[in-house]
Amino acid sequence: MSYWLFKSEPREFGLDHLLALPGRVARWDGVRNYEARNLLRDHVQMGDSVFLYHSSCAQPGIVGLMEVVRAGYPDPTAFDPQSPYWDPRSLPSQPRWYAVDIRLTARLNPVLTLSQLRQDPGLHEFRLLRRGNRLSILPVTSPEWIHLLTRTHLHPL
DNA sequence: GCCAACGTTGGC
DNA sequence: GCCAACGTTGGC
Repeated sequence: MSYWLFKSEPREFGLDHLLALPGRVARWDGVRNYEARNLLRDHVQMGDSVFLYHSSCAQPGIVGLMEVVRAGYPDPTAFDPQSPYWDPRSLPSQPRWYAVDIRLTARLNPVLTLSQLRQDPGLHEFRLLRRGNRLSILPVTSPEWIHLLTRTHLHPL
């Protein structure tokens, strides 16, 4: 069992969108970065736990808890000319990009803000907080995960 | 393979 | 909107 943090921009797709979906299940697609792709394709497994992080918004931070319900498979949006994530270089016979399916299992109230994370001495090595970090699929170590859980107020859905 | 130009991310 | 950081592209 591994731990992850997935970033999203709430104006595009975030907690509110997930809450409105049947079963709160969604495909996590549109990831177009090779390091993140490798994690989705090779390492994110069914049953893994994931923090949902909102970026590029008024209050960046961890807002939800998700579980992986389907491991990596070729990202269908890459094959779809109508999709903003279309990539003609990705062929069904040789897929370039991958997606997973997730389910939102709890929300955080209050949100665990980026500012709080930065002030937490237990998280100095946390990759999310490294300068210039841009990876949208981030591994979280087991000690980091346990530490983060002690800082959250989870509300199961 | 190098590396400059360019595009994107994301906090502020 | 600004801008630092970093990934990607493409000429050579």
